[in-house]
Amino acid sequence: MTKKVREQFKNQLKAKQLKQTKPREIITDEIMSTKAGDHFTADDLWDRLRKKKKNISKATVYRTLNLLTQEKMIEEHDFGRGQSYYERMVERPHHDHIICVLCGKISEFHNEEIEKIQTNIAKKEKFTVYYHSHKLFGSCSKCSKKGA
Amino acid sequence: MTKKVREQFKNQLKAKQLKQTKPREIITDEIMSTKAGDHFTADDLWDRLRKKKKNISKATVYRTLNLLTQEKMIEEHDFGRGQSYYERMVERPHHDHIICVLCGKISEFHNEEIEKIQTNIAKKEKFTVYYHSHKLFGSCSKCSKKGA
DNA sequence: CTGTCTGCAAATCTTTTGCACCTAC
DNA sequence: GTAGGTGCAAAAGATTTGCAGACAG
Repeated sequence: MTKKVREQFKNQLKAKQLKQTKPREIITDEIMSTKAGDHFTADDLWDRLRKKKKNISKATVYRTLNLLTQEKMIEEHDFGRGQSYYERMVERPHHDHIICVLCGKISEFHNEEIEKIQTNIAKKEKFTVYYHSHKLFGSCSKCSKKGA
Repeated sequence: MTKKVREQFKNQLKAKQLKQTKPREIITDEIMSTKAGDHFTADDLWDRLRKKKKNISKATVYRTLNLLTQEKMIEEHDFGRGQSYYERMVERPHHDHIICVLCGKISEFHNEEIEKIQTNIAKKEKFTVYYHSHKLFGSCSKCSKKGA
């Protein structure tokens, strides 16, 4: 996969006259090798790279994350924890999130019916949806048991 | 309304052995007098109070907003603008938001069908939903016209 | 009285930015 | 060669916190 992704990214950069650099390549590779559904912060990523002796400044990590978000290769999520979480979107279908506020566990859901209704709501208002965010916050089954 | 709300708040404080103070009363009154659907930041509120010669420190404004959020008298929203927006929830039914990322206009929607599906999704996972957030980001009809 | 609040200023924390140097194209 | 990228350290901006004095119950 990585090879294909790298090619894709390279083309996207070229199309916008942006440069393909070592840091960008390293960061992209690292992110694309995360497993599906992995949510990480800028700091997580920076730390992972540091541990692999890839010393890239935090500023560049942030700049590249913003770039990748624009390119829609990753998505930025706010799980209400005061910092952004990112998730690889290449080869991943869109989905929404269920967040346990007790243990932090995140699961996903996707429902065509909801999406359809959503589209109709927007249409009625002549509103063009660029993206949406749908999150359920609460307690997962494990934590509910513990608390009971 | 304000009188009833003040009474309610007073009781909620009493139940938790918290004190009913001047600043809390002033802030609560100010918020409860906002019109339905008004979204304001901590800074907005602080500024409004300052203009009315009610000098309350920003720290207290933040502390009281957190308190009121806990008491479910207001709701905190993240519209992706780097700061929290608050909204009076007393005498307001639950609703979700549509946010124009161009002009900042916020409208509301509520759909029973979506809520029902949501509940079923959570039930299937044995997840207890405390609260949810459902937002559509995009361009409102006015802005879409301008851009076209 | 005494446990809470408040105001103030300082601290915190994440993210962004200015700038000098570097490098891809 | 030059526009764009990087690293560093500083700045920014929202929110929280420590502490001393004030106050509600």
